[in-house]
Amino acid sequence: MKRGVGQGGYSLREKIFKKLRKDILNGKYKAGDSLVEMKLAEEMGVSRTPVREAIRQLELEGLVSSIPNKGVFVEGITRQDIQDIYAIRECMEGLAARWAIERIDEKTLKELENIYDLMEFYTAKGDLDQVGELNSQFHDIIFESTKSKPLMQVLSDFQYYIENIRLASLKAPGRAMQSLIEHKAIVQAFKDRDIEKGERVLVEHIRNSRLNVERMPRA
Amino acid sequence: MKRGVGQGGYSLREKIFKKLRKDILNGKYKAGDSLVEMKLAEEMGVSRTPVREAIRQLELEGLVSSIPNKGVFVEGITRQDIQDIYAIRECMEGLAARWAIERIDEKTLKELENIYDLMEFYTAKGDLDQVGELNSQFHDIIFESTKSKPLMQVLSDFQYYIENIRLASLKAPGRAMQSLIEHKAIVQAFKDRDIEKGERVLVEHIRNSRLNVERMPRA
DNA sequence: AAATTCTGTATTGTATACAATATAGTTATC
DNA sequence: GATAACTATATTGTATACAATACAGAATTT
Repeated sequence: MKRGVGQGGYSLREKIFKKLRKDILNGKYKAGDSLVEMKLAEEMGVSRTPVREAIRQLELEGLVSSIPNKGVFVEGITRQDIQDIYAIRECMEGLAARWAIERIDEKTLKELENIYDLMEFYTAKGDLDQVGELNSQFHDIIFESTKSKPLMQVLSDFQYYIENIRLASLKAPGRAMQSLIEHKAIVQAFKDRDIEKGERVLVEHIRNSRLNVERMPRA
Repeated sequence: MKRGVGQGGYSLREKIFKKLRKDILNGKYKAGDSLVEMKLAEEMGVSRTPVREAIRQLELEGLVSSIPNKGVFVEGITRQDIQDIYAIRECMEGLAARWAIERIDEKTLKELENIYDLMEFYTAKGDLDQVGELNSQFHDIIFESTKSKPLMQVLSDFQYYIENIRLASLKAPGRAMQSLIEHKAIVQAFKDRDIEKGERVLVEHIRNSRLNVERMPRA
């Protein structure tokens, strides 16, 4: 079977959704740009149907807005949005820490430690892209450990929104090492099942990340 | 033009989305039920296309999950989800209060006061459904006043998820009056532009709402 | 009887065809 | 020349047609 969007993953719709979302978040499509179904479909070598469905999902996420019979326009996310997201995370990750420490099982805890070890390794090696990827996994594991669908959904989405800027900010001088230390403290609190400490260090980690991002030069 | 889902609103897809979401939240479709596109389309007198698009959106919201080539199954929201949502709101509405008080304009403030007055009126009258509707509007205005897209999106969705139970809990003896008093304190803090007090009373209001819901008999 | 293959059916996934709407440009009218 | 009505085009909205897949149950083989 030949496909125009690339193999792997599953339905066309899903692949298209992810591709468009990525392209909006990394700036290929800028705020105000119009997305024409037919044009996108041709570019990707598919029909309008899966493109439409992907767009409907982007619409729900607020990444595009659609004016009936007129067109779909990119909303994107602004620098202000990113700051807001950090502020929201700062208050929600405290909850996440609490719930995760209460509910995480030994196997997942080991996984978390393992990811931390890899972060250590790749930080020493200087492969920050890899560290960024591990960073996402690290926090995703915490989200999932909360066993809370509402919390997971919000935080996972937000984490994806800010992935690019987060990756860039990891490259600020000294930040990678500082971030590593913070993750170490988080892992330790989880191993000790110390809820109060876990809340504190995780929130502090988010705050430091936010401050680091705010110090960054505007893209 | 004749339409099968009822006039008003806009596109079929949007109406179908709202209808399905409502039916999931009020329990017409229970967790585990399968949603068959063709069946829904026939019931509503439309084609599969808009139904599919609505389902894709529900999927993104996590209200249904879809297994490729097999079917779409209702996830619904559990009692645990609702408790989690209250916990999340409890920490996020502090932020909301802060940002809203900083950014709300006089006109919107007046609107908020106006809604409060109406709540007072309908509470006295005993029309709790009306009070519930005003309650939603009251909090939506606060969300919008934050001018924060990420915060608005999360809190508006969550507010809708718990609307039914919130309405039911308003009917607990004494709760309506207590809720009214809490809203009065919120309005006052907004008028005084007293951020600290606003945070405190709004968070307290959410906590009381949560406690009230937790005391409710299980549906 | 157990295991395997086949086949039919239900359902979704994708493509295409047709309808409705918005907009811009053009022509007609004053 | 300004304004209004018309027309053409671009785009989305909806419906239908066709393809792929999953699954259950029958037929077949061992």
